[in-house]
Amino acid sequence: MEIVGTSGLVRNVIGTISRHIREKGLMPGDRLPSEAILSKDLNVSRTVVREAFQSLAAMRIIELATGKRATVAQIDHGAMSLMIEHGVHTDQINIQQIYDVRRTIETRIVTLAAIRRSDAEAAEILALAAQMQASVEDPAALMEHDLAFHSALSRASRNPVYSLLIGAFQGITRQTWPVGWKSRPTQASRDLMVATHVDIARSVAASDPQQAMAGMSLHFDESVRALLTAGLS
Amino acid sequence: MEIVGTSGLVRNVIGTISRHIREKGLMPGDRLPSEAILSKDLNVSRTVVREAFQSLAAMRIIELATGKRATVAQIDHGAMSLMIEHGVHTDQINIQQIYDVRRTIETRIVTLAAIRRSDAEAAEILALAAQMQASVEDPAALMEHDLAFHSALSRASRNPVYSLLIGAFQGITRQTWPVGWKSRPTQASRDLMVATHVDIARSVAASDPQQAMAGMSLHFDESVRALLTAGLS
DNA sequence: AAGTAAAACCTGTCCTACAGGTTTGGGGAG
DNA sequence: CTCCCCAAACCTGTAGGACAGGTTTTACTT
Repeated sequence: MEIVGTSGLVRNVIGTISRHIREKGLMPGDRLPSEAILSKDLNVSRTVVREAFQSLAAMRIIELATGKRATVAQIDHGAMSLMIEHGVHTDQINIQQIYDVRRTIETRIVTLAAIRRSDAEAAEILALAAQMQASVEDPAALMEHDLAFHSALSRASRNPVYSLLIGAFQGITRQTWPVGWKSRPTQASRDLMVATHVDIARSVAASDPQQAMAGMSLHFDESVRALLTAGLS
Repeated sequence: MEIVGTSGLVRNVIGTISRHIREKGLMPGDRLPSEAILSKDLNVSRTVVREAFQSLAAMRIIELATGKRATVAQIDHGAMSLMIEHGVHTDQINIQQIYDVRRTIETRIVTLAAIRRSDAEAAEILALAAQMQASVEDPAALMEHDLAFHSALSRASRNPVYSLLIGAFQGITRQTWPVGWKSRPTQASRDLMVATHVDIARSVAASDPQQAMAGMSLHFDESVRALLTAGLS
């Protein structure tokens, strides 16, 4: 397994622990050896083991809690979100690029969701679109429902990698969403944005992948235009 | 710089340092305060600062080196690669799901690459396809050229997020590639696989996005079929 | 056999120490 | 006055000890 970014001993220990998880076939929730035991087995100080543990916890590969032993973690987009935000804040990634990626994967997501969604998921997606309509006057609430809408779609796609990626973009989206909203100043443009979401929800509920994808394309056409209008490079 | 609370110290310090980078507008290469200074300013021990630094380094948000101060890092797929591998090894993600995502983004990448590639990039991509042809008898070399080929395409797309994602899948691809190769036992099937790459390279070099995308679709149709044949769920 | 209290174990945080590696500033040579 | 080199100051990597809580296991009591 490839090792990331720390130096010397800590790097090695991170690798050893990762390998340990893989070779022992540990599953999420399973407990890892204690810091003291690892420190003894690997002939390094507890300091080094702790720094390795913290690194793995930062990547959400393990989970730490006081008094308890470290456990194998479930995948989580938290770390990815931070990484993307860092890329944007340091001008290595711009918002247009994020939107191109989102458009690409979300048109696929909505196609899969229309095919695979359960009835419960269809209901949830419809409900979230309705909530967006209801909160068109409250940008903060609208944004949260918007994010939840796209997140629910990704779950309905039944591919956790899509959920992971959508989650990873959520952090930076939350920071730029208001910009897009401000560039939709008229009631008509705002209603259109919400209506587009309702259309997508209906298409997914109707199990019509074609139309769902078309709706999502429209949504992104409109969003990207809004961002360009706002001058967001 | 503010003083942090009394619980979850490391988490808080990670947040504070991230915020510091953002608010000061630090760019890759810029130096962060020393551990001693941070420890003093935030009223925590150096231990805590170090664990926070290691966490940020694991996510490739900062870079550490002995004797030198920590610096802001360039985005890098190392951490993402580890996270994806972890998801696969713990049965939270399967290979088919990875391939669906790769297909989705790589068909977009190849379209952009055909439009945006520089002449140098076109030459590099053609060269890598040629190298694949030349090493059709040497699986290890072939795999590396294959990975480099897709990586070069992502760079030619001029969207660093695509490069990041392709890089993130590289680790797990490296581990499963041999499975796909074994399920192409005949000379004809192997030649076809390599020929597909050459076709894609030519289409990109010819600035023909349509055909490049078609070629990439074909490539993934064939790859997914190969994996299914091998029984990889 | 079940419940409970103590013991053993474990993590979070702080501190000190020291071996190297790096940056800086000052002094000397030209 | 400028440039180079070296020593001092600074910085990180690793080890080890200490102790306050939180958690799990053990063993005893009922």
